Amino acid sequence: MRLLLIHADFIEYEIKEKTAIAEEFNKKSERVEEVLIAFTSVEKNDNEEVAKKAANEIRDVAKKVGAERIMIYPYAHLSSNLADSETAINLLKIMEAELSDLEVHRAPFGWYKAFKLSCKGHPLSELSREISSEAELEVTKALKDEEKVVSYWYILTPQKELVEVEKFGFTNYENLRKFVNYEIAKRRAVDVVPPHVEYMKKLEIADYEEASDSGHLRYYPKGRLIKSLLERFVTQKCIDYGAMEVETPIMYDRNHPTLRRYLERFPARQYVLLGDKREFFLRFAACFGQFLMLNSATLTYKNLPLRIYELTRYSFRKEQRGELVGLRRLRAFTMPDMHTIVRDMEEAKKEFFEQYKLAVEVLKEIGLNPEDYEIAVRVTRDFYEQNRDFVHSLIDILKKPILIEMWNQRFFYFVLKFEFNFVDALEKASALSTVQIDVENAERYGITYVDADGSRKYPLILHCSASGAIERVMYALLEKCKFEFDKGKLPMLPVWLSPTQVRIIPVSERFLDKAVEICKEIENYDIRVDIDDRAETLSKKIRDAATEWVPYVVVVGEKEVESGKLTVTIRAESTLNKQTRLEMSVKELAERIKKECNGKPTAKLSIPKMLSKRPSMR
RNA sequence: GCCACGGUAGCUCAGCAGGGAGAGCGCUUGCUUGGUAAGCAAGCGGUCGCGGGUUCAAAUCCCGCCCGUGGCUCCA
Repeated sequence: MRLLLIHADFIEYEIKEKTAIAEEFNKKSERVEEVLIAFTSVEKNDNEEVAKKAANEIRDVAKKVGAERIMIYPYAHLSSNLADSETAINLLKIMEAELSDLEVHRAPFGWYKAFKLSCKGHPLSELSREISSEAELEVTKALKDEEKVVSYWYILTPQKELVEVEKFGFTNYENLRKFVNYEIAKRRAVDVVPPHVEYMKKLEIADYEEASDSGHLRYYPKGRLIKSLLERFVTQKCIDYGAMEVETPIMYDRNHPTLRRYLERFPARQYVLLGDKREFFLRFAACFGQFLMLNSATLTYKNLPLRIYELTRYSFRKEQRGELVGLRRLRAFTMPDMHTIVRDMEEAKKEFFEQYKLAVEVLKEIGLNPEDYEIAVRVTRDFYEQNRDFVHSLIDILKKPILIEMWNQRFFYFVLKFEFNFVDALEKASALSTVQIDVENAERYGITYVDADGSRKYPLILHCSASGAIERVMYALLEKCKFEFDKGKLPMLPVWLSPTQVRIIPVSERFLDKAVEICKEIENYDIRVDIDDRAETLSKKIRDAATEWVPYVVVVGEKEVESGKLTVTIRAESTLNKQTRLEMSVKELAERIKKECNGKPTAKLSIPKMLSKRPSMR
């Protein structure tokens, strides 16, 4: 809020014309003598607290200059960041009420007014003030601190040399060059719709939902199926790694003493909602719930390392509008989030290394190989210098160059983190898997363990998302399909994620019974099969199976009935010009698919098996 | 949040120097019962994103808002 205060012999105004946002007012004009006039602009983010502070400020000045009357005069021209009219009127009224111990007048809001005033001209007769809330001041400070953080960029080469990024030759590392360019130069120049957005709609995976807020999608049956499989897979991998799965609330008290400081540091990215008496924010990660849970737990050194895991459906971040896109960046997303409590830095490093390997494995099994992403390590200079060999040893896991971002001071809660970044067709980078070593939150949340000598100590905490957000994994898989397509391959999802794994197409209605019979046989292997029983031509049905990216297409007719074998079109081995077809038995086909999906979760098809019964969802 | 561009049938889009709301696909019905990427015909289908304004007349021009995409910014 901005105030311009003028101590005047008198002010006199006359109402001229109404604007669209005018408040009701019946006086035509007003004149007040011996008055302190407060020209006021109510700005965005102003609240009751600000209005009260402003009132106090006005009272103080009035006392100093010896004015007994106040005129609050709405004046939009002091700011270019105005609040909406409703808020403005409301806060002006609050100011008026707060000053009711004095004689207070208020000029109407939203009218064109002519005014005359006579300024007294003494040294205190003209003052200006800027009022903001406590939280806002802290926020501003946090943002300024963040600006001060300077990044130093290096490449850690496969030979474990740390090279300044400008001196690294990116020959043979084209994708890394794109990633580094995105990270540092932040320059991209493309004007294409992201390929995955088109795919997500076409394949009936997900779509925008206009009735919700931006960044909240609807997931169609096929999308939910894919998402569910990924969720279950990552969850199982984390449990196998040794994590205990938990569930925590999605909203928390904004004024909870522990949470508050954190929010002030990373402001205005949360959804805020009103409970009966308290204000809540929607979680933007699982950290809150898990840390509060660990705060109550009794931990000893014998329990460590201790891992807890939650799949958050959802985490919420109110990202800026212009940043939202398809499945890449959302305001509601599903995050596998594992936290590991460790005794000391040695144990932290050991876990960090193991979880790095876990992330590589999880992505690989999902269908994203090391050549599909680029590695970034972000570290404080102190940590790097004290743990140089350890940081360099990360090269041994994937043997490809790593982008290193180094800070001279620690601003974030971690001293070391890595991310695997996917670079898409538009050369934009997005983080998938990440692990961080947190040196700050154990203390903040009061998480302690009893050590062997009986003393209470603060542990270190690792944050790990083994795959990154599930939606973002789907984005990366779809973008990868676009790359494959550009290379002349037919795009497809990994077989374990394909909603339909096998499609059976009877040559004519006469073979429908046979198709149903084969369908049941294959289903016994826990494979998702459907039947195109529509009254369409064979060619049409083949084409539709292809546009749905069905990995195995089986045509059933006279020939198959006689031979007892299936003719299977294999998408992974076909191109647009030449299809690969193999003769195989039901058992051979089923075993081939089971082998491809080994170790992955399975699910039944949730949409009608008969295509004639299946609705189009968009 | 800022700047640019876009929003017309279920989908993809044409129409937009103001005056009849269209095509292809899909869907329904009928014919066709087929051997590896779109068989034929007819029919159904629209608050032209939402609200306001200009005009005798607005999908078309103007203003505001919502949604999407790109860029900026951001990314705990």
